[in-house]
Amino acid sequence: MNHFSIRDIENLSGIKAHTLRVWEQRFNLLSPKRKAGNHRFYDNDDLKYILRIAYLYNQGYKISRIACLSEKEIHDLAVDVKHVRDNHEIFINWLMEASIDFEQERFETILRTAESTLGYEELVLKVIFPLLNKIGMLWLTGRVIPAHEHFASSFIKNQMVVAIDKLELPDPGSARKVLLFAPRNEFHELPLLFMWYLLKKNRISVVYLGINTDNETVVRYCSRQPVTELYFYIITNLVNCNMDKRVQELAESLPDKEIFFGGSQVCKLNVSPPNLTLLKTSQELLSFVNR
DNA sequence: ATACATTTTGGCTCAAGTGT
DNA sequence: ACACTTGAGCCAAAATGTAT
Repeated sequence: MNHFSIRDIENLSGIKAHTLRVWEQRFNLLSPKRKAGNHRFYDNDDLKYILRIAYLYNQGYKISRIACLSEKEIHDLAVDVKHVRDNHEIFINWLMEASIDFEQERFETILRTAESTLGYEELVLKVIFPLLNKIGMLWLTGRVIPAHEHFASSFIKNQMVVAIDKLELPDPGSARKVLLFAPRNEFHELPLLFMWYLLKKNRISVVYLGINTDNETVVRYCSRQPVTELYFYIITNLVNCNMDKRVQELAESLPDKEIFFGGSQVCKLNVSPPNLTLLKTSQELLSFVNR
């Protein structure tokens, strides 16, 4: 059993901590246990229960109505399949519940169902990335529950590698050859794999250097192989890693290459070398893939 | 539309917890 | 010991919903 603080619950459920306290006080919706210092803490079952409530709440159920329902009624309503069409929320919720309890088989089954309903790209963009956001791979705030993140992302990674493998080989006449990497201390691989997937789907040639790659490795590769562009991203908050300097140096050592930089940390960059393009939105990202 | 009730959010202070 | 962060609990204000 894990212990979650009210802040964790806020991040995972999207319900403000303040609101959670009010619900608890007014509707007896939850009864978290208390630590020595009277701080609330929640266990797995509490979290799942809150996720269901949050789901119903987001579906438009009034909190006062939800409060009148029994735990079982809430559960039955929340997993009711007739909500499913055209909404990804329920898949995210199901996957959350499965990963909270580390239920591998259920997790995989839900992924497959979601993929057959939505198709692969929708699955990644609308379900997997939001899911990872919630579980802890928080691109921005960086609040993590490592075991859950690892659990979810390793399955998804495998699935993504398989998906990439199934795609047709790149067009041999393709003018573009994109080098993909994530810099030193960036260990999140999924966005990089997904970029690989998108490029390969467009039959663009890709060189995949992977995560945690030094500038020197990148430069050395570029000096020997004909690469037309580079793409890298940072989503981890690399506070003490001198991101500006490293990006600047990379751009200066490869003045004749176009370099594209994505990920949530883009907005924190303070340098702007001429050959560097920032990809801040998913539209910009897609236009990079399709250019 | 207006008045009214419900629900959520923000501000504030104090206490507890955490890191140096 | 110190500063800093986080949560509790209270009240007020804002936002949202409902009935007339």
